Amino acid sequence: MATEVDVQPDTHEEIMGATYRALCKHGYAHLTMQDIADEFDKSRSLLHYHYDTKEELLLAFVDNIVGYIGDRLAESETEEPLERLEEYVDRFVIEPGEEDRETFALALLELRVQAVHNEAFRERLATHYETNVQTVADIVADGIEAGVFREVDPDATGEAIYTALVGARMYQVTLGAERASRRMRDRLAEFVVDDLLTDGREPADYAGNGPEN
Amino acid sequence: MATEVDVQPDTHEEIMGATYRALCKHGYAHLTMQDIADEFDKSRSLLHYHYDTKEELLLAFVDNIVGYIGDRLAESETEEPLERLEEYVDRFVIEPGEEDRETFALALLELRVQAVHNEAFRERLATHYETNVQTVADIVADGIEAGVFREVDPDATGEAIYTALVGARMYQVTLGAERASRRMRDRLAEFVVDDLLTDGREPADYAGNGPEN
Amino acid sequence: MATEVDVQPDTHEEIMGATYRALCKHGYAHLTMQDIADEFDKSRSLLHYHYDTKEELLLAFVDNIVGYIGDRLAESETEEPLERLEEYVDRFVIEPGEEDRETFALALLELRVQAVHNEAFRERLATHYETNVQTVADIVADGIEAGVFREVDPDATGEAIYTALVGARMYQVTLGAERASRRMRDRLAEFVVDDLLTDGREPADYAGNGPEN
Amino acid sequence: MATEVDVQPDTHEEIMGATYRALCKHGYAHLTMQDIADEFDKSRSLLHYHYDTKEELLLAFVDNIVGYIGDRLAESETEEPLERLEEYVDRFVIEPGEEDRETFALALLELRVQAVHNEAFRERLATHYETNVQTVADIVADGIEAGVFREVDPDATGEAIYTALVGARMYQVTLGAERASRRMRDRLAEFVVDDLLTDGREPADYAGNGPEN
DNA sequence: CATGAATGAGTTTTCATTCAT
DNA sequence: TATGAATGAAAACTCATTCAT
Repeated sequence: MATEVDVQPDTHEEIMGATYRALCKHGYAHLTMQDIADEFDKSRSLLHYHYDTKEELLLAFVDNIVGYIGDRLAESETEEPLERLEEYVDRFVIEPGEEDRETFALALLELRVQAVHNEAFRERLATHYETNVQTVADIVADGIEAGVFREVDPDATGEAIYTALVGARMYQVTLGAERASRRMRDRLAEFVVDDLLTDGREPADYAGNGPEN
Repeated sequence: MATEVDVQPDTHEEIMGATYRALCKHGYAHLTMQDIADEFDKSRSLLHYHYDTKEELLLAFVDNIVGYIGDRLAESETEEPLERLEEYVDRFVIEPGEEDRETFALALLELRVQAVHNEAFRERLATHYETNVQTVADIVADGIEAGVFREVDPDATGEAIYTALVGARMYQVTLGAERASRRMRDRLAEFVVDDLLTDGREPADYAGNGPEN
Repeated sequence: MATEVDVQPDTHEEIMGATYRALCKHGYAHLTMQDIADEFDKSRSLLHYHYDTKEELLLAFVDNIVGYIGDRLAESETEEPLERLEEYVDRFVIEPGEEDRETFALALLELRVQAVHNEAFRERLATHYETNVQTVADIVADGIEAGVFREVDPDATGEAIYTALVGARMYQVTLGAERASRRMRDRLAEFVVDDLLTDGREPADYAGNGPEN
Repeated sequence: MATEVDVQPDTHEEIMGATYRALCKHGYAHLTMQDIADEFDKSRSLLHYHYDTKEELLLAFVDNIVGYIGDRLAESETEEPLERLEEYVDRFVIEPGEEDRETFALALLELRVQAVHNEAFRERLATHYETNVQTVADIVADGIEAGVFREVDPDATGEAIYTALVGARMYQVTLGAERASRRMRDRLAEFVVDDLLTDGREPADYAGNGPEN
């Protein structure tokens, strides 16, 4: 009966947090309502009071996590295309010791794989993917318009940058390929960013920290 | 009692095939022994006769799938670094309609995500990852040595090429991003291969079909 | 704490109405407090405020429904035994389209079956049964005394008439035996009423509508 | 997966027996799979091995009980219409102390009430009802043809006899109306059988015992 | 009075695994 | 090998009831 919108913000957030922790701890395949309840300070029944089924709860969780990232995507400290591109790419880097960010990336990855078998998940995550691609594409398009970047296909380039980053990060979080995300950042700088620059302008030195895409 | 080595080759292969089909159909998270038995022409009990536990069966399956790909990785029709690189990259492209290859890529992806929570999976898939990275790195190194490619870090470049391809393919198979793998191939040609070439030598026109990495 | 006598008449009636609708819609076996609350314009908690337990609420409902019928049983427009008997029998007939009356008969039937497993229900419904049997028995006794009916056992005859009617009605409401109650009315006229009449007096033509026994 | 036909006769019968005992003990409304398992010498899981759902098990039970009665309906020791009618009616009588037969009648009654809310039950029980009505109607028709009974509507008369008996028996088993079924037998003899007989032939003295309808 | 939140016991169902044959 | 039967633990989900407000 109760749907996510009826849930009190606090309780809703608490459940989302518990779900997040349980998902990271047990993995999607072995995640049970009990696991979530164990991370929650209320009873298991209450989860069913707020969400009729496990599926519904997890769907709310996908909405939550996708929304969380989306909110941070737009944030930027500069208008400069090159800087914005570097900032975007940099946010994907997960350094050793940043376990929370690695965990977050993993949760998202687990959901993405489930999306294959879950239409509702797929719909939401496809939007998330498109938003990311578009974000990079917009930066590239802006750069071209500003004469900073050479003329490339902004959409195709944006997609390549985004999926390459996700691919590297996947190896880092699933197989423990240490610093793979940072190495991809460097490779993008070497092969893509450098190539995009029409003149000899030097890429800035940077170190960022932002949303986990 | 019985361990995988005791399994008759034929039965073993049949079970591996059934596991593959069941995994693709139901997804790792919802995969049951019954699902596997349903794709097998024998009973569920027989699965337990051959493999003591579900975990053991799935582990044998990871070995099987990783071995299958490994066997094909070495195959190549040429010695030429540029051609070998193009051939490698090209093997990742999954065109619309190649459902079997998409399905295979998905199965591998599901296992990769499980690897986070399963040490034995992780070990085997990490080797698979390293083999792939090394394969590309070797091609790049050969190219540098042959003077065809400019001097780059072969390992870092190999890893970037491989993970970028996997990242693009992931979006194609999970979220239905049509032709994402082909677009990544083209972006790699545009940004990486082109950049690697020291002279104005033209990349060959190619269309390959190979192992699913 | 709160017992049925504390309940405000209006609220009590509203709850009884909601219980009735919920019972008819879901059946006793699947009836939940939530089902009743759904037919009520107030919350589920309020039901527990008025009735400590579900059992108590349903017991009040049995009282309510039995009392409702009892109130109507005495009503009659005539003193004439034959007419009163015909009127009584006629009130059991449920014609096609009289869904409300069919529904009511079903609710009563559901409660009667539960009575086997519930002493309190049984007590109340047994009284209801006895009242009905007595009502017919009185009519028959009056008829005998008035010389309109031949000498039969009033109690046994009253019980037979009543239970036969209920039996026929049961098939109509449970298995959809259309017009079974009317056919029973006609059979009672043919075999019983006609037989009771000492002389050749014709049974009146009638069509009634009254309480659901 | 498994359907009733696959179940080994013995196990099937054991489960049906356990279901019967549990149903009588707890009533349909409160019947749980655990209750059935408690009457079964095997585990609760086994019930689900044989019947996917509780609903399916109960449906098999309806089939079983209806089939059981049906098998006995045809049995008769005579060809004589009057005797067959008396025998049929007599089989409905449940004497004090015949608790098994009372229990059986109750089980059937419980299922009949559930039929309202369960299409599959309704279908099977409607057939059972029609078979019974037809059985009596055939006896009456035979009697008319043989000149033993006067000309009445065999179907309507058959239905009235059957539903009257069931109605009386319902009061006996639900409200403890002792000997109500026997009294109905006597009333049917007095009002119906006697009336049917064209000449002064005396109804035989009888006392039967047969299937519970 | 009235409600939404919360709970715990219980209910159906699932599923890996074992066992007798 | 091969299977159907059987089991126990755990899973999702239900629901009457209680409680704070």
